[in-house]
Amino acid sequence: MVNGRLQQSGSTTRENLVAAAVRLAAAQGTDTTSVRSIAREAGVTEAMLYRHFKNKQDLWLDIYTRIVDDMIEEKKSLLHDSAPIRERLREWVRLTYAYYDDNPDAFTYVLLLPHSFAEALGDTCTRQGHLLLELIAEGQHSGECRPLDPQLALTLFSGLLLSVPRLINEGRLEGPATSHVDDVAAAAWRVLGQSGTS
Amino acid sequence: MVNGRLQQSGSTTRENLVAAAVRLAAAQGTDTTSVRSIAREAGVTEAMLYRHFKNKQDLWLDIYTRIVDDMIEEKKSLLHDSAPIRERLREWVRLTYAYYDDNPDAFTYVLLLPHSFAEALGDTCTRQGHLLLELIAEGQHSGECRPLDPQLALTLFSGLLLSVPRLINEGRLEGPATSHVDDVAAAAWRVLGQSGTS
Amino acid sequence: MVNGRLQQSGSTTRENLVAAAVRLAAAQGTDTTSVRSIAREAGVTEAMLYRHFKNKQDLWLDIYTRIVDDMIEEKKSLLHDSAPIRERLREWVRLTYAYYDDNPDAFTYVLLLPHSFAEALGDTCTRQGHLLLELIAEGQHSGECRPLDPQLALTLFSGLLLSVPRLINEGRLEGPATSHVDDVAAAAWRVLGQSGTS
Amino acid sequence: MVNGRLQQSGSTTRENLVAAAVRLAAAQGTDTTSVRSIAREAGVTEAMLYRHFKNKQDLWLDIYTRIVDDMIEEKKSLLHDSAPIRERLREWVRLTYAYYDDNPDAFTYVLLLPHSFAEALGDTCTRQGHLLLELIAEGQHSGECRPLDPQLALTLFSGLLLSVPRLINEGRLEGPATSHVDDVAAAAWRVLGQSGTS
DNA sequence: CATGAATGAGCATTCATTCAT
DNA sequence: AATGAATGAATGCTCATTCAT
Repeated sequence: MVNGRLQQSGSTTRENLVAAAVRLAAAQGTDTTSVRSIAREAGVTEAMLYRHFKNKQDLWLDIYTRIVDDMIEEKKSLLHDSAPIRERLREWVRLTYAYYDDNPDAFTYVLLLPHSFAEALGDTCTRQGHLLLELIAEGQHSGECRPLDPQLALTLFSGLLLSVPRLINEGRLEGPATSHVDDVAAAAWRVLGQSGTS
Repeated sequence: MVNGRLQQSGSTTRENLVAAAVRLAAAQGTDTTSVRSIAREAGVTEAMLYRHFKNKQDLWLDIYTRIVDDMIEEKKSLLHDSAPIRERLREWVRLTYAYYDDNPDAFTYVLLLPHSFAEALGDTCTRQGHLLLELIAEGQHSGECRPLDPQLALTLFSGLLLSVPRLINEGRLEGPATSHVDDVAAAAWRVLGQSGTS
Repeated sequence: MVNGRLQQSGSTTRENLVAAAVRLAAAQGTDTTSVRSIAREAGVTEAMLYRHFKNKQDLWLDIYTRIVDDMIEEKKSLLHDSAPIRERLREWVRLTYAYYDDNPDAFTYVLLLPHSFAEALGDTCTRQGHLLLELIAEGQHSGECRPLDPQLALTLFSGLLLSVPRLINEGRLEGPATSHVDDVAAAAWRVLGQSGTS
Repeated sequence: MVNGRLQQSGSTTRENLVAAAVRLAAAQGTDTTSVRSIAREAGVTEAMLYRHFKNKQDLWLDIYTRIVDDMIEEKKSLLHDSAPIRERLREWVRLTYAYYDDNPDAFTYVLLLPHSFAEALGDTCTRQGHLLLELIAEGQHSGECRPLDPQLALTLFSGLLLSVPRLINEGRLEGPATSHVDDVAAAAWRVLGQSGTS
């Protein structure tokens, strides 16, 4: 089951707050989203927000972490897998886009928006990158991937990967994102794969 | 000479304000940057900002437009050129990264950050994309480029192109950006170019 | 009991704000009275004013409406009464001046000062006039009043009626206003009443 | 010729400023009229206003005084005149309404609006009242007028007199004001005149 | 667990006024 | 005589956060 952790249980106050915050953050960014508006959107008092979260930043951090956990969950298994890298990268694209299609707001909040609280996040914001980096490194060791600077390879892959959701958000490309998996996976492989392996 | 329009002459109050605003916007986004802080950074009174700009949004719009004008200037000539598309795309990458290396703040402000005043921008924010779209279309007509959906091709190219400055900003890749021109241009060509044309 | 609604019970924050606002408005007008000064006069924070009123104009409108309600309350009964018009007009004068003597600030704010938010008031600002107009019309129908243009009759009566509080405010006539009821009522009747009815 | 002093000469800068200020003051009051808007309306710079007037208040005072001078001019002759008081009061009404019809803004500014700078005006603001007071006193001595408290008589007369322009300004009575001279003069005489003298 | 009142600092913007040129 | 740049204080209003109940 996809995105289990986020679509949790009943509508506890906390869940309502998280859902409201993600919705608003995706729409207008975290900085422009006031505590007041989150509480109102969640249908609770502002004071309740402070019972569940230490402060505004704590709310954003908590949400961020939970979404990243959720996103990474299914991708972990791609790391030590017998399938060829090429297929595993394709699967990475597919899982990513599936998540976007299911939770566009959460995806946007975590992966497409800048975070003013970046340094407070620690390595949470690089966890997905790390995983991907290992995957690419594995491909380079096995000779399946072109021997690029790993950081650069990661960057290029991410650039390709995120460009589709970004454009869908801007209304300039039609969704669902999963309908573009093949194109993006192919492009990514041309960039990362050994030349000749079409 | 590059970026003439932005690095203007004397330090008039207006120039100071623009410089300060770009610096702060690149560092923390426009929404979190207060009029107060811009004025302080520019060494002038808040009221002076309002002599030169109608209001805060007008300031951001004005700056945005000027930077886009400046960025596009040199790229226009790439459109109707006899050189092969592949080389012209490479030149696009080079010019883009050169601009970034010269004006990282302006570049970041315009191309890497989301804009809450997007709709007020009108087509200003798509001008560069339009140019690039035409370039790619030209390549597809001539058979040099792979026949992808043009919007998708544009998206992928932009994704690759911007991922490098993004990572440099995050401190995860070493600059200058121009040192990555070859790698990015090559990757882009593998994605956009006809297969077989290494 | 007179003016019950305005001289309410305990000194809640809202009551303090209303009282302070009326005091200041009567003294210097609404436009020159800042939100800051109202809050200070009421002994609360500015932000509290915004918990109780949507904005500055809403404060003035709310107060205005409440005062008009309060003023009109006792005058309604004068409309369908068996007493001769002449006595009822006299009673109108008496009630008006009694209100002024009890709440000079509220009276001044509502009846003697111009309101920059007049159009937002709608018909609230003509309610008292309407009542009076009906009273005069009744007198004209019964033949007790001289057949003047009703609007003009209303105007003249109001002019006479308000001139006394106006002058007391300017310190050029001694109060209490009620001590002038007889004179003003007599004058008004000479203007409105059938000639011959001394 | 009426209102000679105000409709002066050519359009010197000073005249433009005065005209602009009166127009704006009549429309929105002095407090809400900014120096900036006066200058703009007059087509000059703000600094020019400060060359011609010491400060904002000085501007208002100067204008006020000039208008009052202008208004009083023709009324002076009514004081020591052989005509019966009743006719002279009627003429006072006529002159007043003629002034209003010619210079509604100036009239409104001086006679219908409250002035935050009242105490700085000194006796300027009572000059017209003084004149009128003498006229009434004359009528009382000659036995033509009813022996009311002179201040009260003045007040009632002013109340009647100003109520018409006030209502015209509010759009609730049709102008020109001079068309109401007879009605108002008659009403005033009923209030002030000896009973029996219809 | 939940509310609504309360706070103080900050926001974008405009004010009356001055000064160098 | 006239301009346009400059200022510092004030404006109406919103913020994140706390606290008594």
